[in-house]
Amino acid sequence: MAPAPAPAPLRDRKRARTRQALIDAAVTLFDRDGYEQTTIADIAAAAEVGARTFFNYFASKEDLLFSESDARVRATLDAIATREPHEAPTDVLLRALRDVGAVSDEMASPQGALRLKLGRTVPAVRGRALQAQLDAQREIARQLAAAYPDTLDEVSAAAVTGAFIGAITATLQVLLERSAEPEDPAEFHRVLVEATDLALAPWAGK
Amino acid sequence: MAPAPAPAPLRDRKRARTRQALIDAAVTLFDRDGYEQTTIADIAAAAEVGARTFFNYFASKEDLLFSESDARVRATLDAIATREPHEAPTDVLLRALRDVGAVSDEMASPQGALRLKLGRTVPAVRGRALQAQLDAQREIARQLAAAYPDTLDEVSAAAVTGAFIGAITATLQVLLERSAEPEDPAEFHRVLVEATDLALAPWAGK
DNA sequence: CTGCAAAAATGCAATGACTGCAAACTTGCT
DNA sequence: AGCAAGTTTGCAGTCATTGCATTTTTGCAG
Repeated sequence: MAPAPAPAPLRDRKRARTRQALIDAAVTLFDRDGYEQTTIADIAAAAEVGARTFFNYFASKEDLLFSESDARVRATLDAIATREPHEAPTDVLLRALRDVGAVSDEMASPQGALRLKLGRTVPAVRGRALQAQLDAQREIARQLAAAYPDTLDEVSAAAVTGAFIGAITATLQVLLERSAEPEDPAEFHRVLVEATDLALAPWAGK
Repeated sequence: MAPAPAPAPLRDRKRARTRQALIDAAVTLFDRDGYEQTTIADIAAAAEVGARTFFNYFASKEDLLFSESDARVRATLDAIATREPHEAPTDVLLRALRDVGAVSDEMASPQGALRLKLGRTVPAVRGRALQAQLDAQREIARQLAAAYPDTLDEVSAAAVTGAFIGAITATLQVLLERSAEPEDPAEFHRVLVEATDLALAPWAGK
């Protein structure tokens, strides 16, 4: 039996380091030169690996930006998992909305902030982001349906989840349209929750 | 003064014909060989124009699929324009939902049906479709806000519209997941409206 | 009819994402 | 030390998309 060390398969450590180097290089370059102006060759060079190697880590340029699982999705799934016995489905979602700190979270990491910015300006990134969102939404709907087997079938769960996330997305879009660079993330989040909350109010307790 | 003919600037007629030829060629080939297997050179060849010419008509391969303005969006804007004096915003949207015949319409033209299919299978197309939807949504929200200057500000209008379209999209997604090829479009539409209606019910009269 | 200028169609060359393939390297373990 | 699985690269090729320069077409005036 091995003593106890085994901190990490060693080989994997290196892999993780390269991966992160690519992400860091990309984020830096995207930020400095712009997404479209940055070529994959540039990124690989900055990360000190061969260009071909990039594709050993990410399937495409966009993919790199969406490689970490979204914290907001995790938080929402968490909210569902820890629901109160008598809490209604929509209330769970409303609670998640308030807890999650949608944008704040996004703004936290440089990657998140950049993703938000590129999502507004680069079509390819926006498309990818929307796809990721739709997938996350489906996953949330599944968990919601599973949590309320007696009340919600898959279709209803999807519809409700879609309504919630759709409202949030649309609101976020308009708010971002107004002030591209929210000066105060906390305040921004407050406004977002307030507006969305209001729009979704008819659902409280449903 | 010219008698009265001038049915169309003649030159434009030809342009329209070429455009349509490209669309037809593309739809046929996409359907026969698959979207990714069909190259722009193939499409141009089938339409009997030079490959470079393709880009005189469409900015990209995806664009060709989304070149006609969406009938559903037009119908929704119409529903808003023709609202009853005392009809609530959400009721207008609910009415539009019932009238529009979301999928039925889509299934009507070969282009629409193909778009629906490709939207489920080709990432690039899906991304483009979602972007188009978000844009349409914003436009609808604008008109809605304009129609209810006293009740809705831009943010609320966006939130409500987002919730509606989000619910419809999510429902549609699940239904399509179940039966890739709806045998009966009419029945399919009925189920879609019913499910979405139910999910959006809390909003009636709001 | 004729000629001209705008509009459209093309051809060519170049950039850059992405893929398949095979050779050269590393690492993990015996 | 020595092999096998896991990685990194280089290379060549396909394809979308673009900029530029040239050749056709078409609409209209003279």
